[in-house]
Amino acid sequence: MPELPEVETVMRGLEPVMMGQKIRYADIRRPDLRWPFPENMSQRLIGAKIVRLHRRSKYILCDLDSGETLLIHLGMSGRMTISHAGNESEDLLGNFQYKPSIPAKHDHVILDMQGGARISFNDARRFGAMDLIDTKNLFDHKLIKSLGPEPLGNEFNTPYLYSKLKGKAAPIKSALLDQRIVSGLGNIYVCESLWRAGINPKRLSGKVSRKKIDVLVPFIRDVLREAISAGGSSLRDHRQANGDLGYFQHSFAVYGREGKKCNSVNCSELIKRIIQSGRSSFYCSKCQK
DNA sequence: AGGTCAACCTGAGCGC
DNA sequence: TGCGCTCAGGTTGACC
Repeated sequence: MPELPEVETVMRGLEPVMMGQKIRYADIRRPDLRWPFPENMSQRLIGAKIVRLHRRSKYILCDLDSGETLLIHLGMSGRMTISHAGNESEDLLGNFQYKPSIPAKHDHVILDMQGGARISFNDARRFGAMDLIDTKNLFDHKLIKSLGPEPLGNEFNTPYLYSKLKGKAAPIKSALLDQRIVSGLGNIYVCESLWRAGINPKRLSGKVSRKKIDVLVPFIRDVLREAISAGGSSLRDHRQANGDLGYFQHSFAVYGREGKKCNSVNCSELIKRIIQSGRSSFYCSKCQK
């Protein structure tokens, strides 16, 4: 599920239980996710205090007072769950005793915070990743350094996108999924943005007019901002319910709506689904040219 | 160089 | 109830 808005929502949910707090215990329950975890990850985490939480593209970054940054990627199925540890004890001298409870299936990393929150990284498909890197070299990290601009930032604008798409043979759909061009968009929000802008996903990048790009850029921002605020509200609901961060309801105009009627006011066309570079694209053939 | 595609995994949903 | 098939919000590395 996680594209930029979901990652942003998860990060905001982690903030109140992690910021300024020490990690009391880190339970690394398997050797790897997509890649092996870094050497001695749990020792390097235990005792460290979170001094900053931020996001770059779909990566959550936790800066620690040890000078290292914990990088988290949720992959396709990664989620974070917050619960109260509730099963540790502390003696009168302040010695912390960790008594593990039964973790949920696919809970791979569990962090117990000083304030009592237990943060579980759960990822059935294990496409997610974690790494620990020098904070000062963070932006040289191989997963970070070739990322394009943030779609909500100032660097992402019509002249920029136009110059990147100019002369490109790949369809616009694939170009917008390319994290080197713009970072943080995924399949859902690309489909939604293209529908709003009236651009057919099959249209070749180099053949999208500057005028259309001028329309597209603000729609990309709108779609992301709306999703972030929707996430914010459902985050509050979820936190009350079960602490699960990451999965919430959105209403989409085209994504997942194959065969249903186009949402556009005067359109009765049915939404189509095609496969582009191995992924589903949903669009209206009448509204998107 | 640029573009496409299989591969990495598990689980949900659907038709039979 | 179960089997087999398709699909899933991401990314990389191998291949044309």
